[in-house]
This record gives sequence, structure tokens and C-alpha cells, in this order.
Amino acid sequence: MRADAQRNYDRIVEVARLVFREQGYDASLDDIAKRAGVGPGTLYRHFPKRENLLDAVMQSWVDRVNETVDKALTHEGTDRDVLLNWFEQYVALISQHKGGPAKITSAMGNPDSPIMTKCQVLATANRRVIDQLGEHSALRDDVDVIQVCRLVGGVATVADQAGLDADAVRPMLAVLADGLMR
Amino acid sequence: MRADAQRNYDRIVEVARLVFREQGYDASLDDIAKRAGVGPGTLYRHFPKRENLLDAVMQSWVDRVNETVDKALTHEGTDRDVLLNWFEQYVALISQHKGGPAKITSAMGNPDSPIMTKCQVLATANRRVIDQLGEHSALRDDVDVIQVCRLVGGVATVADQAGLDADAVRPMLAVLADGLMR
DNA sequence: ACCTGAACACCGTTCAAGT
DNA sequence: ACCTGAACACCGTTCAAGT
Repeated sequence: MRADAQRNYDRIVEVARLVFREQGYDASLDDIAKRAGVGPGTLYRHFPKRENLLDAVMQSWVDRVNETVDKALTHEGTDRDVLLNWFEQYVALISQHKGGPAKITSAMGNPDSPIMTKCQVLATANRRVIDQLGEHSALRDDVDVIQVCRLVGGVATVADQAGLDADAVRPMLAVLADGLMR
Repeated sequence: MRADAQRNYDRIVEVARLVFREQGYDASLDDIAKRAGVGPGTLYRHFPKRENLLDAVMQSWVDRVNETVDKALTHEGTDRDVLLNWFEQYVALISQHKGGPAKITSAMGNPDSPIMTKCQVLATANRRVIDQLGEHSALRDDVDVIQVCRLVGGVATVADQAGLDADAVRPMLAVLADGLMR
């Protein structure tokens, strides 16, 4: 990639991260291009679809997911406590900007999505937590990891769109944790 | 209301119901106005916000909700079966058009929403089912009816946006049913 | 009192011209 | 090879003129 192209790419992603956080995932691409100091055509060259831009914005976020799940795996308490704590972290991780939970969760399990690799990171994180559950509180066998992502992501989506805070979300996640363990 | 105004109102609602079902809740209002044979200003006079139009479209749907819950209350089986069957009906009821589950569920519990009365119909239907649960399988006391609507609505939202079918939804609703009963 | 439709603003998207 | 920005299409929303 030519030096000026690389510079423009980086500036667009940097600005997009800021604007998505300020205005949500439905922010104007024109606005992002303007604030990055490029023409709209340049943005479209690098990111043909809005989701490609989201994918680039989420690149630096992968490390944070892995750090968070590492910490969650060492959490003190019962299996249920560990799972519930992780679900709260999961909701926070996918709720970086308004509209994010819906976009991420609906892409979960779709191999053609531009953000597929990011969904896999989340699915893998979830699997690590579930695999650590003791035999007596293991995951029921009629749901898989993707379903768990969808269930927790569904709660995150509703919370995001209705503007709910963590205190309103916790009991809903508790229902999921209790319902998931056989 | 003047006769021609009433006629236009009815035609807009009728067309909107059709178009929402065909194209989803984000369909073009301009298109709806054109197909109803009125100017865009007329649509805006009757329905200042998109949600006001949704509310009018959902008017005839209230009866169906009440009929459905009546039937669900006589469903054979354990409390868990009754609850799970009702949840499936609930998802179907709020999934009449794409984007509907998200809109309805995020309005749940918001007294300022234009579709508030419709949310109350759903909440009341849910309460009736829950109140019928036997004492030993009663609803846990850290969640209320609105939370139940949000949980089931969250699953419906994800299913709607990811294009999941009933077979993929059922196990997720089963998790909720199991997690909700103490 | 109600309706029409032109007009404006905004946004996504494309592409010919330029470097 | 990459960028610019004018141009087009589409949509929501308003409002002056009309009945």
C-alpha cells in the first residue's frame, strides 16, 4: 500500500472509532470522511461496505476481549458466579457504541459477514469460559456456543436500544446463567 | 374528522400494514404515501412520527394477541410447557415485520413511547400466563413482567435480524423458561 | 379544515478528471 | 495507484398555495 493510502486508511479508522463512539454505528460516513480530511470516494475505496469499516475499527478491540476473558477465568466464586460475571463483561465488550450489539450479534454464525473474524473471537472467548465449567454445572446440550452468544447478545441489544443500565441488565443475565446450566 | 380525512387515514394505515410486511418497518414513507394516493404532507399530518404510524398499524393486532394468550392459557402440559409454548407465540406476535421486534421491545417500559398502549397489551398478556404458574414453578422475584418481555423480545430481535427460523429459536426460549422459574 | 406537491436538507454511492 | 469532489438518487420533512 502506498504511503499516502496507508495514512488515509489509518486516519479514517481513527476518526471512525471516535465518531462511532460519539454518535453510534449509524453515524454519517460523509461526516467521517470530512473529519478525516479525505473525499467520500477514498472512504469507499478502502471500505466498500459500512461493515468493513466497523471491522477495521474493531481490530484493536480484539486484544481487550482476550485480556478480559483471561481475567474472567480467574474470577473467584461458584461456576454460576464466574459465568454471570463473564456475561456482564461480554455485554460491556460488545456495547462500545450504540447499534453495536445488534450488528455484532446478528452477524454471529454468519460466515459471509465482514466482521466474521471478530465474531469468532467472541465465540472462542465464550467457549473458554464454558469449557471451564465443572461437570455438574456444564452447559446443557441443546445449545451451542453461538446460541449463548445470541442469548447474551440479545440482552445487550435490548439494553442498548432501550438505554438500560447495568443494574437492569444483571438480573436478565442471571436468568440466562441459571437457564444455561443443566 | 372530515370524511375525506378519515378516508385518507384509513388508506394510509392499510397500505402501511402491507408495505411494512413486505419491506420491513424501515420502509420508505414516501412510498407508502404514493401507494395510498396521498401527498407526503398528508401522511405527516396524521402521523408526525413513524412510530405513530406503527401504532395505528398495530391497532387491529391487539385482538389477535388476546386471542392467542387465551388459547395459550389452556395449553396442555407442565408449567414449563405452557410457558415455552407461550414464548413461541409471543415471538411470532411481535415478528410480523422485519424491525418490529427491536422497535417493540425497546419501547417496553417506556411511558413516553407512541406504542406504549401496545406494549401494555403484551405485558398484560405475559402477566396472565405467569400468574397462572403453580406455586412451585412461580416466577423468580428478581425479575418482573417487563424483564420477561425484554428477555423474550431480545431473542425475537436477534432471530429477526439474523434471519433465524423457529427451530433455532426454540432452544433459546427453553433456556429462558428454565431460567425464569425458581 | 384538509390536501398537494414543490422545495430543502441530508446522506449514500459513483465516477470522470486530476495527481 | 490513488485521490478529489461534483453529480446523482433517494428519503425525510416542511410549508406556501390551493380547495
